Amino acid sequence: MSVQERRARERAKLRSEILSAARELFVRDGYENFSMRKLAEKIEYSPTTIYLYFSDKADLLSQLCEDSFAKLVQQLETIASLTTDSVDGLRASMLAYVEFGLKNPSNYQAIFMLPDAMLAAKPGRRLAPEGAGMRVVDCLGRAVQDCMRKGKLRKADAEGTAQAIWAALHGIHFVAGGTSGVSVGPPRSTSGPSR
Amino acid sequence: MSVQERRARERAKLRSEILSAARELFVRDGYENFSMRKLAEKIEYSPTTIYLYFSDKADLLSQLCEDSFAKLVQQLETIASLTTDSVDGLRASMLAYVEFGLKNPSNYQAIFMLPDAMLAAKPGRRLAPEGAGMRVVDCLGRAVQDCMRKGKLRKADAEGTAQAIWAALHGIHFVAGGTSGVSVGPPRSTSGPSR
DNA sequence: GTGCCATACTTAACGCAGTTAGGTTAATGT
DNA sequence: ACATTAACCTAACTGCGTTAAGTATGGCAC
Repeated sequence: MSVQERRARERAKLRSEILSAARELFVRDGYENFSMRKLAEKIEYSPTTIYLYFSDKADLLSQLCEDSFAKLVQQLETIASLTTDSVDGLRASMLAYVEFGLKNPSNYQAIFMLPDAMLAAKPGRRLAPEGAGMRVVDCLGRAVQDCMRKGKLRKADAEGTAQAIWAALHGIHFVAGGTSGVSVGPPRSTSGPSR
Repeated sequence: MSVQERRARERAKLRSEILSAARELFVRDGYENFSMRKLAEKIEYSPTTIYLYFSDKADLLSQLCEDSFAKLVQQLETIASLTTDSVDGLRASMLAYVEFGLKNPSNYQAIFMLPDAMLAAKPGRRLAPEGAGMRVVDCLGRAVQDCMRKGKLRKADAEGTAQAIWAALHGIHFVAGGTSGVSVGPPRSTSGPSR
């Protein structure tokens, strides 16, 4: 029995080495300069070895992004647990979201900006919306619900509101990431809380 | 002189044939299934011929998207010229923007969602923000200014507001294009105009 | 210890991609 | 009639994702 366990451990280890090398390459060079062959060279294995651990390129990248997003979810949940004021919590979550996108552009792009078919080449994959991406919206939804419960936000469909916020955040990320003048930062105090 | 003109005309004609064939392929099959060779086969020329008209794949796609966006700009300007009420005009523009994105997903993706490096592989290309994309924001900005002039919108930085709206629209497009429940349509009358 | 078998990994290859170099043809200007 | 030039093509290079088939290795039954 022990030998199987060791083998499984080694297998898992190499798998995660591949993933982390892939992340490094992907983040450094971006999607369009990432290739299985370069990854293979980096990990000093033959290209085909990767296919013993991932069914194809899309699968590998999906795993990568899922992992990345799990981190964001974790951050959001930490924020939620640390914050006392619900509005502050929502604000911090929103900020964390945009900052995450800006600090992990490759991963953000991979999850949210690449055409579906690129990541989910095979039918039924489609990780972004149903996987960790949705968990992010859930986090926002909880923050929104919190605000509504405390009367800080007009009561309405929380999930819809969360999606609207997410939409805005996604847009903000795009604009802020570009060359525009929109800046991302703590709320300026020139105007009181709206709505 | 006339012979040069004829040549130039023919040249321009083939160029636009290439572009329209490319658009067809690109819209039908999406970015990741588009290839210069397939395009060549469709137009019944050798692959290398395309390179006599476009410096590379990124160049070709840039032209394609620039054209597409010119159409959107045109639509937006028509709307602006037809509308009497400035708020209606802004609303119609916003709706037109999102609808354009939904009805031309491949082009929209190409311009706004693909990583920069894919379209602007060579330095100094970067069509999306500085080209037609920016003209779209200008359109929105004019609509916003109109609303502000008429007192329908709190007076503030018009361009900044336009960018914020654009950001939200971009996000809405993304969410609405996915599997979420957010719907795009004329404003529901359950709540009065906000702000 | 010997033979067996699964597992891990590799080499070689296929088909397709973007792109370039060099050659061919045909129309034009002289 | 001849030289030039533009338009276009064939052939090839490099790199890609992926598959098929092979080789070594290390644990196991006898």
